[in-house]
Amino acid sequence: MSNVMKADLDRYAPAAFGGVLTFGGINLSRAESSLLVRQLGAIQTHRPNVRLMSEGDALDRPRLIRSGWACRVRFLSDGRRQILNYYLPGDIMGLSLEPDPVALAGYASLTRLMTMDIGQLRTLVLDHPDEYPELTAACRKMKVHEEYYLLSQITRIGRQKAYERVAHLLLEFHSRLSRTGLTEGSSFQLPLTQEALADGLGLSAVHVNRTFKLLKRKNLVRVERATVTLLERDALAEMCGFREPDDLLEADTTPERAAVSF
Amino acid sequence: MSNVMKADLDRYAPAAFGGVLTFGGINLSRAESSLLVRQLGAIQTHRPNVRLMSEGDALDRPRLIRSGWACRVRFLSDGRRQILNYYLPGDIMGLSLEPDPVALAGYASLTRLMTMDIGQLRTLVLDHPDEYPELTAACRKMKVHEEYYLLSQITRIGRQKAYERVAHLLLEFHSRLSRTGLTEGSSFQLPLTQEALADGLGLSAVHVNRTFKLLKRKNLVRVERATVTLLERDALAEMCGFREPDDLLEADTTPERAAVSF
DNA sequence: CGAAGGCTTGATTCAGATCAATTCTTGTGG
DNA sequence: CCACAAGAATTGATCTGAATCAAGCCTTCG
Repeated sequence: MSNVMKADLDRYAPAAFGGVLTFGGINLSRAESSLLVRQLGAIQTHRPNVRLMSEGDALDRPRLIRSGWACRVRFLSDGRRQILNYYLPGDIMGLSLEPDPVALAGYASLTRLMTMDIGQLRTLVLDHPDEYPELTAACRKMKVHEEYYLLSQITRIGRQKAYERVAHLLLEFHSRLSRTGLTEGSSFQLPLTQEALADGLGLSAVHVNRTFKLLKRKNLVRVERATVTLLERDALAEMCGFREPDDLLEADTTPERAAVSF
Repeated sequence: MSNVMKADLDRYAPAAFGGVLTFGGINLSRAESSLLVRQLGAIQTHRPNVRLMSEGDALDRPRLIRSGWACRVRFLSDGRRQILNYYLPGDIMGLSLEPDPVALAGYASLTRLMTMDIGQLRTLVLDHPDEYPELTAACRKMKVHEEYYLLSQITRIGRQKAYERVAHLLLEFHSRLSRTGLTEGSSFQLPLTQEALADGLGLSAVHVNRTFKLLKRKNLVRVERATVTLLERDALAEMCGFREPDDLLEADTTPERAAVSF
């Protein structure tokens, strides 16, 4: 058991939370990273496909994901499920810097999950943002990224073809995991079932399967077990219009932007 | 000309900004409402289908919509357009309470639009939230509503049928407009083209047309000119699972929630 | 080893897209 | 005030991407 937990750690969150930290894509100073570590609560584990929070719950206890994947989700009355966004290792579920935040959707685990309570951090950043500038910036950056991905999710589902959706989502996963050191070159572990992908992509599980087959046949991706490899990353990104959020956020320098955007 | 502008005002924002204000669904005290009014910049008008801001632009000048409708939007390289969310009279485009916010998508007008610069308000609330509690609460509430509707948008597009999507969006419009006093009973003015609806709903314009026809035939809605009337509002809401955001946000009192949510 | 869940594949259906007119509105200039 | 042009809405015909249904086959894990 403790053995399995160790394996999870190694697999999904190797060194990222060890010494000096990268947090939300921001490198923390020694001072703030040790502060962060001190705020972390005990590790909790959750089984796959478990409800963690419900719509309307108070978001006073954000949780940092050590390992495993989770999501926000809404259900229709007949059981149809829509996954709104995914949470990957290093993400914080239910992060909000408002006074009395409320969950706007359900939170659920998609795999076995290890999380740490990070409510202390929330309080810290909420009450004294100026004293912890890096942590504050990191939290804000995470929120902005979350919204960026929500907008991507809408575009994917609303106007892209199945093969574009899958490619786009895989690129997003790769990009996000690489920030936490969870990629190896263009490969990463994708621990989701095809059904969990389908419910995020607005497709049926069967069609996700066929779409993977298509992408494999075209030598754009390789999938073996849970390992996904993006062959031709640039071609993929071109094909589905994928863009890194940081291309926008760090674009202080470019008044002349690409003609594609609006 | 000035005549047309007056007509617009009467049509889309009659009394809401006149005396003591309701702002973001919050009733302002006399003090804060007059403060708000003093912060408002001059009225600007914009033609329909005009780009107001581009991805990556600094969001330092949020604009309050006096009349007309707008949206956030992303384009794919081949011209496909996805509308991410709509902005209605009384909404603020580009509201962010972060230090250096950036537009995560393009902003565009969908109709003739009248807006007022509200950057002063942003600064006020950003720097001294405690001195203007109502305005601060209102801004926050607007942000939360915006995210709530983004999540609804995902569920609509990802997992609902065309007729559910249309019904759900109409209910959202009605609910939002009623907060600004822009409904008459179950009727409201919908100044969008079917194409603008289609690009928000992830459908083709032709299919939006047919879906309206279906809803009319079933006596669920009536459409004449730009006026939409929701007959059978409860039946519609039931059919598409529409819920008011405030049902969640003000649910402090209900630890036992409906079984539908998650 | 066996059961259950997940993956894969084939056959069929269907919701919604696309293409192509036609008609209706609306705003404009004379 | 009227005529007209441009943009919307509407409708029909056809096509297609993705859903659904139904097996069978792998994995995984107790």
